[in-house]
Amino acid sequence: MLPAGGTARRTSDLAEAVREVEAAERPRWVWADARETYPALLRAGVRVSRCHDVALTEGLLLAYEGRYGENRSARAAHARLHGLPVPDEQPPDAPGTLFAPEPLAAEAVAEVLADQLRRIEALPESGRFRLLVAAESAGALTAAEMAHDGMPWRRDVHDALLTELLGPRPVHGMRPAKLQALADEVAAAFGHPVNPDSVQQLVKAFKGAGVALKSTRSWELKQIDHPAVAPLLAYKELARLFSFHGWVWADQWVRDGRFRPEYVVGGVVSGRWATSGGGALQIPKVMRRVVVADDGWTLIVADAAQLEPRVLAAMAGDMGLARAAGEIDLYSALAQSFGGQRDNAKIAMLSAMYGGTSGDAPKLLAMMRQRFPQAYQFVEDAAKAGEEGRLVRSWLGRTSPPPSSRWKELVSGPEGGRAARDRGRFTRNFVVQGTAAEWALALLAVLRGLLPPPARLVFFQHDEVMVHCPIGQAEEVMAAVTAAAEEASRLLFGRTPVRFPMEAVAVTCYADAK
DNA sequence: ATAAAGTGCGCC
DNA sequence: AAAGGGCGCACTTTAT
Repeated sequence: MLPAGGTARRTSDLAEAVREVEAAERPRWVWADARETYPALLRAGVRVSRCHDVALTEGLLLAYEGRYGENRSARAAHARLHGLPVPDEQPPDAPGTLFAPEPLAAEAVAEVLADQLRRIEALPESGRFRLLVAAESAGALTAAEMAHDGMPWRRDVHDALLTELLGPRPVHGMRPAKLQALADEVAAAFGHPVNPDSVQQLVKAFKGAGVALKSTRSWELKQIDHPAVAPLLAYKELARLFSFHGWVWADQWVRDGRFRPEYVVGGVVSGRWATSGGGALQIPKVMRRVVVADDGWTLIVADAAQLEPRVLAAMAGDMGLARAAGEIDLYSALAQSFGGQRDNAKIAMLSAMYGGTSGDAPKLLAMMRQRFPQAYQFVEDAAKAGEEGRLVRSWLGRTSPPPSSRWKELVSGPEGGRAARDRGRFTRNFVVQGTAAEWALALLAVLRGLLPPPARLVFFQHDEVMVHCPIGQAEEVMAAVTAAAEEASRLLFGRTPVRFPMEAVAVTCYADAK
């Protein structure tokens, strides 16, 4: 670990040394991997403002170079630099210290850093890529801090909610009373025992009752007239709550009134974050009432409205769409271009960004092509690149994986058209989702820097942020959110008519945010 | 017995 | 009505 441009240090009390250097110089710390370095510093009460994460940067560079998925650790990068055998990927928390490798020497990290900076400078859009690297690295800091601080989570409220919906906590291995009652109802409706968790048994039972099903997806069940359907749908909903976010989950993930998920920065190919535990990005909305600010504190909740179509408007330089994206409700502004229907405008935009073809999509896409030719062409080009096996990049340069050898085989076979279209839909969406993720990352980085202590970022979900702060800081934090959104827009797109509205609200409970 | 695949559904 | 992008996770079923 070393400050960029500084000299290497060795110290027995790393945390104390970092604290001193941070206070005196505020350097951009160069870390082989923030996931390995930062949590321990946080536990020691040390925070830093900036870093360059070598591993995340290596991942971005490798992808840009068409080598997505290769080992991106600093150790692997160093080995490649010297033509040495590249080590296997180490799991982030590889158990067993017996064979744990020595940390990479500071000199080696510095070598990799210098190489990365050279590779970045050589890129055609090096300025954008530098921004991407800075934002991704700031994300690594934020993710570690959010895991450390945790989101307020009231176990008593959680328990009350579960008890209300499911019945009291059952003994291990049993279904809660209300869940069991629903399972019994399903069985009674069929006249024989059926495991409602078994697709196979359900399809068979419905077949016996004269109902042919292709699947047991709830939308398909809803179209069926059979007494088992209602209790089954209720069962599915509650069973998910019980197993995903029930008491066992809380035992594992909630401590000291805080939910501490493990975020994986850049864990999604598009640059979105993933989680490696705790399911923080899939918390059911009904659970939001469990997230309550501490006494005397408040939650500032903000999400970017219609982020993806705005990003498309800005990227494509489509002035017509950009004008609509200058309004708070983009879809309403677009409605008149789509026969006066807001819903039609929304379907048109989503179909363009996702590659939708069903229902009214073809008709609405034709209208979009006519009204917003540049935006239309932008996503069409991305889709075409994907179908032809080429790489696509987000605005700042995050790059899609190259086609697999399996895909290349498929494409030249009888089902080739299908495989090509599938990849086209992926790359079409990649450029939009990836750039939206970059905007959100930039917002997060700026906001993190603007927050007055002791305000803390406690949640981030694609285009939504939550800050936990003393009530007295609410106004300042809400202003910081607005400022951060403006700065993120300026950093990515410079001067653009496109607005990126990010309205923050102060609430005691997350459930009251919308 | 354990691992991998398939299914379904929560979030954006 | 229900299909178009990205995930993670629990459950069952199938493969090893």
